[in-house]
Amino acid sequence: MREGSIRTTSFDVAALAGVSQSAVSRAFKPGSSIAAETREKVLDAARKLNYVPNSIASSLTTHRSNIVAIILGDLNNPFYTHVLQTFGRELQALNRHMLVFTLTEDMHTDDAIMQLLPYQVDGVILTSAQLSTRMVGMCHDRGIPVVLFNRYIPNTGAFGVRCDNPAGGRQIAEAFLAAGARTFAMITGDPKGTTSADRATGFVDRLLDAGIPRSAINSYEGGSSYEGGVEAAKAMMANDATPPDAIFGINDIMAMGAMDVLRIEYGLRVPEDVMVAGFDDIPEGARLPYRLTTVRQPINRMVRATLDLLNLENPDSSVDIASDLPIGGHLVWRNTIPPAKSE
Amino acid sequence: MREGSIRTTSFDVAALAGVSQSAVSRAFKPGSSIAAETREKVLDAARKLNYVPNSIASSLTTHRSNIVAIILGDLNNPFYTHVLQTFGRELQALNRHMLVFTLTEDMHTDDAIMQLLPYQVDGVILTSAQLSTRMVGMCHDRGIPVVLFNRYIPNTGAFGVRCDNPAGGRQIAEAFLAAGARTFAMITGDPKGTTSADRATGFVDRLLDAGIPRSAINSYEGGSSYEGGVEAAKAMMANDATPPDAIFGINDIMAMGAMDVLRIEYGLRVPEDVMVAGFDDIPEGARLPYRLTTVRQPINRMVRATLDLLNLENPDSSVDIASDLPIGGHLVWRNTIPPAKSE
DNA sequence: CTGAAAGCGCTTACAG
DNA sequence: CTGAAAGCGCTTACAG
Repeated sequence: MREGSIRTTSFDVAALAGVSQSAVSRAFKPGSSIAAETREKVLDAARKLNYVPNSIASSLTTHRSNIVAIILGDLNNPFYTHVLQTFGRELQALNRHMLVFTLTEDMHTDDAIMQLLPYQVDGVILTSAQLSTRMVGMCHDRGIPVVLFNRYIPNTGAFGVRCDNPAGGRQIAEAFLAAGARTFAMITGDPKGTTSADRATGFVDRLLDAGIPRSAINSYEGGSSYEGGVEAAKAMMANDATPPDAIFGINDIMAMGAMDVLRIEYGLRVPEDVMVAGFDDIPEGARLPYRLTTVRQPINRMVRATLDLLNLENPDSSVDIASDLPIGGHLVWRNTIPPAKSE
Repeated sequence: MREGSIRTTSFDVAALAGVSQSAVSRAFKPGSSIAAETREKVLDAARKLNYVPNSIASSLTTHRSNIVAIILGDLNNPFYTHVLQTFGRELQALNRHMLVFTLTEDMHTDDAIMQLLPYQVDGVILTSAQLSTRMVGMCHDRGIPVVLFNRYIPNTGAFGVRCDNPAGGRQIAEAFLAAGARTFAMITGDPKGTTSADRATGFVDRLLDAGIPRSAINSYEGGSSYEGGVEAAKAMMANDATPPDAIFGINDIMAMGAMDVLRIEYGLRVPEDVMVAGFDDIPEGARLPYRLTTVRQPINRMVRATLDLLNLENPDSSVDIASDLPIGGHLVWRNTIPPAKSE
């Protein structure tokens, strides 16, 4: 049985401090016109009463909640755990808070948006695909900016922050070619998203440019998870007993899954028997058993670009469109591609 | 430049539907006394206007936000990613939302609580330690239940949901003993929390009971992370060139870090040269390279117990204290401890 | 700089 | 079942 807690309001504080309720409100708002002395009196009284302003009430008048919604599609990929952590830190610094939605089988992006609309959030960050134009409209009508993270959806009118995925794919292709690879496999991620497709396109285009025949490039779906990477590698080996020279995991976690099966179940050595590369540069891929060569996604810059586009501080001003441009990633050389062959 | 979005309120819907504003409010509240026909009219009008009730406004009157705060101490341990995912799913089912705080260097639990107090959350879930009694008081005064997850703090008056950690530690000790181990190392986690200490205590007690001398049990701090596990294993090897018979990682992620160094840098085989066990049963520990023997934390049951103690549905009723009892975990046999020796 | 008062968008007794 | 009205706890012109 919880006792009926008596709520302390700004009126109680005003009474104790001997000022008006307006003064209490002003005391808690930085930059408002109030005498330093009055503010002190109020703050003292508030301290004595353990008073904390009710942001629900203030949101109602200001139409700002200081809450940003973040919709997470896939926590099975540690990349997004790092993303969440980074957003948490940066939002913290801006004095904003995160309302987090983790998508499940029966809840899609649109449902999540419908659920967050009532909360009058100041913005929404989307790390999952499949957003409908209608939902972008719902947000837009309410003045809620939405920005996609690590993806974009053409013609939705929502910003899409991402790194230069095609360029990254090309860099991996070049590294493989330089190391002498001539046959290839790709393990692809979410077929509905732009990210996997863009990386694959860059990769394949560069290979074709180098004169590699299309028939020397196979592709397997890995569903963006470790387990998917495992299954894709098995499918690949079932398909053809001799592995390709090089495997491009469209993200690190799938590359890691593939490496594990290839080494443990098929006794293959990386990179001696088969080269591997990933994409993202998650810390997990840098660990001892993997030392994965990959393309680093500039998470910090991507997060900051996202926040810029959300334009939290000054919602009525226009936004710097340049933040919507792809950000360059760069190749991180580790041990899963041998150094270039000088022939 | 975002256009000044015109807010649609219940009054607009009422006007269109030709009913009172109260009727609109009732139409959206399940179980309220309203004619089915009236509700339909309202819902139709709402649909036409893309109206969604403003929960900020309703929270102000009802004093319920339907938001639960969850404070995450350590996303470097994947266990907590899984915990977050589980809470997300269960809270979803209860139509509640999560305000997530990720703790950083310069933000501690108490700061996070101070930040969430203004939001009138319906409850707070804490997966980090170091909560002050004063903060529990602040929450209590406001009628906000707080429950600790995977830890407890004696005498704070906050519930602490956890699995039976001492029993888990004992089970690991028994498995090691049965497999013939006679010298031991522990890699411990957060020294300020109860969880690591409880597991260690159960482990050591069981060993001592079996006549193992205290001098045969060494302990290394691993800071609850993969990297910490790596460092602890290195420290162990530096300390004594011959490894112990068995290593107990107080959690899986540290055990995984230790396994990786031991095998890759020291060429040791697991379990032939050194046995290893963890605690938590994170999916990552079940992967091919590890196949880690561990104690499963019953996350689903722990999450449900937490939600029970939060008592979201009926905040004025009393809570089932039994949910505060430790929940049994069980040993998951995999490949890092050989089967019992029959001598 | 300060206070009285209207208003933010709902919910919920109250009366009918 | 329905509507008019007070109230939730703030913010912010407005007047002084």
